[in-house]
Amino acid sequence: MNTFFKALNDPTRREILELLNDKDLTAGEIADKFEMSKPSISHHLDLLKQAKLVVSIREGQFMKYSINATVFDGVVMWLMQFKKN
Amino acid sequence: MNTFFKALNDPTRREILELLNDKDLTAGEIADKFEMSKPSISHHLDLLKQAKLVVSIREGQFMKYSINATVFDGVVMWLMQFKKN
DNA sequence: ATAATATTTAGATATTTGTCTAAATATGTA
DNA sequence: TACATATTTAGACAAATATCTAAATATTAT
Repeated sequence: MNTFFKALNDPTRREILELLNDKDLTAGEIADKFEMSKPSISHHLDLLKQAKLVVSIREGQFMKYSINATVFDGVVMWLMQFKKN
Repeated sequence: MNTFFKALNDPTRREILELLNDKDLTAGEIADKFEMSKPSISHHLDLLKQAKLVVSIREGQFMKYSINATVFDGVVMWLMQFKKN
């Protein structure tokens, strides 16, 4: 739960998730969407990976990132407990 | 979305939410559940209030805190977009 | 083997965050 | 009014975080 909310607690990382929800992207393609250095984006991707919100596989020189949808279940559950009815 | 994830990104604050989900509590009653100074708890309660996750009303000398369940809807929605099917 | 491209790692730095103690404010009671 | 209790505000400080540049690593192509 900790790594999850930590990962989500940043607008850049949430935006990365939204991009990846549309389609898989390489680290470089992701970086191109932001006005931020590649190392910074790499760091954000690392935090998302630690939270298991994304996974990456190497494709030649590129690293392809994709969403790991299954992880959201647990958190949605946790949040639902607070909903009325 | 920002204040929400910021508020959730702390184990103490998440635990406060779980306590309040059970029943309304005063600031002092909440503080008693933690090994932490009252001012620190007060600060956590403030962040939860900023995120509108809780509301508080004065009852005499006491401040009674309760969960604001409606706010969870938006975030659950946001998270659901990432779920397959 | 060398060079080019893609990405990550390392180290530095400013900002934000969580915690504390001391002081201030608000309410209730003798 | 004066005192006791409940809570918040203010200010300080250490730890965590987001960002950068420079350097290292991995892969591909000449």
